[in-house]
Amino acid sequence: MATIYEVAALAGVSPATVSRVFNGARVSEGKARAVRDAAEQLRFVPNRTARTLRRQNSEVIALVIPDIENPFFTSLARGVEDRAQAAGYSVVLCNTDEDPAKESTYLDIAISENMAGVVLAPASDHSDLHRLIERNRPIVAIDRGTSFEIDGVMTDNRAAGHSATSALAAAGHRRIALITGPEGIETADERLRGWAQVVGADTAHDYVRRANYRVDGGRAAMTSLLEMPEPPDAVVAGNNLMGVGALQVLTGAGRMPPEFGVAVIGDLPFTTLRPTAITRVQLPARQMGVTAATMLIERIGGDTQPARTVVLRNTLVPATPGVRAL
Amino acid sequence: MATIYEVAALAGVSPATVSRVFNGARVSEGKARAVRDAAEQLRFVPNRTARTLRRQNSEVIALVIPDIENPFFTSLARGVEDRAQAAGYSVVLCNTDEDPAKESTYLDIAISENMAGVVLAPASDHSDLHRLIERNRPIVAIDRGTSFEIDGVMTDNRAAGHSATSALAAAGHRRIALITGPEGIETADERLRGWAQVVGADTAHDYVRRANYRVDGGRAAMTSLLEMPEPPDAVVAGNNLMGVGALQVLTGAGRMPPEFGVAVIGDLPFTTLRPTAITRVQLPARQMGVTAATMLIERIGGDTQPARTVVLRNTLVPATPGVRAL
DNA sequence: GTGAAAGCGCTAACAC
DNA sequence: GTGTTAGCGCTTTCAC
Repeated sequence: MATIYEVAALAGVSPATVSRVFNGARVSEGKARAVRDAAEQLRFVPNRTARTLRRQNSEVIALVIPDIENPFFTSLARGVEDRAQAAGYSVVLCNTDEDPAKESTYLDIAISENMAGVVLAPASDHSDLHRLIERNRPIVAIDRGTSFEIDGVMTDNRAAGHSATSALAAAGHRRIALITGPEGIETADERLRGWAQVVGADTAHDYVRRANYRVDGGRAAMTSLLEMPEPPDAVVAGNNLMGVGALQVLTGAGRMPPEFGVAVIGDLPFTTLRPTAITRVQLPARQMGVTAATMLIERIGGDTQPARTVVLRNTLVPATPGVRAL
Repeated sequence: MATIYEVAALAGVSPATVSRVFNGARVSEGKARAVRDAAEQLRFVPNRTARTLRRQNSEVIALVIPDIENPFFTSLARGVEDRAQAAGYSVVLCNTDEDPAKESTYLDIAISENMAGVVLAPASDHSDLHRLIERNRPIVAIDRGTSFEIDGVMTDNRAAGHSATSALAAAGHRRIALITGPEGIETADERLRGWAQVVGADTAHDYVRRANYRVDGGRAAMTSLLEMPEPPDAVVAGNNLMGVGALQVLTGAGRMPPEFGVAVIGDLPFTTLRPTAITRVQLPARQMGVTAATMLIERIGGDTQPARTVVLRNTLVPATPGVRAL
C-alpha cells in the first residue's frame, strides 16, 4: 500500500506536493509530472479513509431504502446514483426492510463514516433524525415525509389514490376496493385518503385492506376481498408489488380486467399483461431520485436556504376501454 | 461531534478505557458504566473513519453487481446482506451497469476505503483484480468467473442451458431458439453451449440471438425471431428479464405457451402468468449471496486455504403439459 | 510554488 | 485494569 510519503520520496518532492497534485492545487508542471509518474509506478491509490478523517467528510452518499427488492426503489436508486456519480460522489445503498431499528443503525453508520449526506425513504413516521441533524449532515427525505424540517421529494399520494379510484369509477365500477400499505407509512395512508374521497366511504371501510407492500401481501388481500359475501368489482392496488399480487389472484380466478377493474399506483414491473387494460398511476421514481440527489448535493455544497419539499407529478394512464388484459 | 477524549474527560477515565469499553476489552464494571453514561450524555457515536484508518480495515463489504434493477441481483444482494449483517458487517451496493470502467472505479474505492472485502459479479471476463489481490483484500466472484485464482460461487450454466432446452425438446418442440446474453459474459456463453449440445447446432446458428440481459433486449430478440422465414416454435430465454421481454412479444402476437414453448433460465419476477405453463431453471440467487458472503467472511477472518469454487444446484421445473399460460 | 509540521479520532503496544 | 503515547495517511495552515 503505497502512501504519499513513498510517492514523494520517489518523485523527490514533499508529501504536501503529492497531495496538491491529487487535489488540483497549483504545482509546477515538472514536479506534477514527476509525482504522477511515481504514483503510477507504485500503483498509488489515495487512501480515502485518511482523507475523510482529515477533511471530516467523505464523498459518499448513503441511500437508505425500505426494500431493495422493490423495483420502485431500485429505479429511484438509479436516479440517485446517476446524479451523484456525475457530481463525483459514490452511493452506498442500505436496505432497512421497513425496520426502524435497521434504519437507525444505518443512519449511525452514515454519521460515523462521515458520509457527505443521506437520502432517506423513512421506514416509519417516527424515524429519528436528531443525531444527523445536530451534526449538520445534510439529509433529504424521499417518497415519504418525516416530522423534521428537512428537504423532501414526494409525489402527491392523495391525488394518486384519488385519480386511480376515479378512473375505475368512470369506467363504470361501483364497488371499488383498496389494498393499501401498512398504517403509519405516509404513502399508504395518503393513498387511502384519496380513495376514500372518491368512494365517499371512511377509511375503515370493509373494502379496505392493509398489506405489507409486497407481492404476498397483495395476494392475501385480494384473496380475502374475493371471498367477501359481496365482493368488489374493482380494486386499487396501493403499490406496484401488491398490484402484481392482486393480478396473480385475479387471473387465477379468471376475473380479468376489464370486467374486473384494476388500477395500480406505480408501474407494473416486468408484466406480460397488456398494460393498457390496467389503469396505472405512474410514479416518477427515477426522477425522484435525481431530484433528491440534486438537492442533497446543493446542501452538501453549503446551501442554507429553508427546507424545501418538491412534489413531483404523477401520471394517470387510464385503462383503454374494452381492452382485455390478454 | 463528541470524541473519546470528551467522553473520557466526562467519565474521569483515559481515552484508552473508553476505547476498550466500546471494543469489548476488559474494563472494571464501575468505569464501564461511567463511560457508557458519559457516552450516552454526549450522544457519542464512535468515528469509524478513525478506527478504520488505525486498524487498516473496515467492517464494510462491497457488493459489486452489474444491474441493480435486475431482481436476480437484488435477490442475491439480500443473501449477501443477511449473512454479512449477522456477522457485523455492513454491505454497500455498487452498480456497474455492466461497464468495466465503472467496475474498476468501484474496486479502487473498495481499496481506498480499506473495505474488508469484495463480492463481485464481474462485468466482463477481463475484470482487473490485480490491485485488490496484491493488497490482500479478500474477494469472492459470484455468478460469473474471472481469470484470477479466487474464491467463486457459481451455478452450472451449461447444465442450465442444456436442461432448459431438453425440456422443450421433450415437450415436442423441434425448432428451439435461444436468446442469450452478451458475448464475453460467462453465464451467457455457457448457457449457449448447453443449448448447442441439445440442438446439435453450432453456437452461431440462425436461431441464436445475443441481447443485453434486459427486458428490451429480450423483446427485440424475440421480435426478430418471429420475423424469420421459418420461425422457431420454442425459445429458451437466457435470463429472467429477457424471458419477460420474450413473453411480452409472444403474448402480444398471440403465441402463448404451451403451443409456443418457453423456457426461462432464472425466475420470472412478478409475473402474472400461470408459471406452470413455462419451463424454468430456477437459480439459487439468494443462496449464492449467502454462500459468497460466508466465504468472504472466512477469508476476512484469515482463512488461507487454496481458492475454492462452489457450484450451487439449479432446479429444473418443466412446464406442466397442457397448461395454458393464462 | 514548496516544504515542515500539526492534527483529524481512534487503537494498540507498552508501561505501570 | 488502566493510562500514556505513538502512529494510521492524509490535508492544510504557516513559513519561506
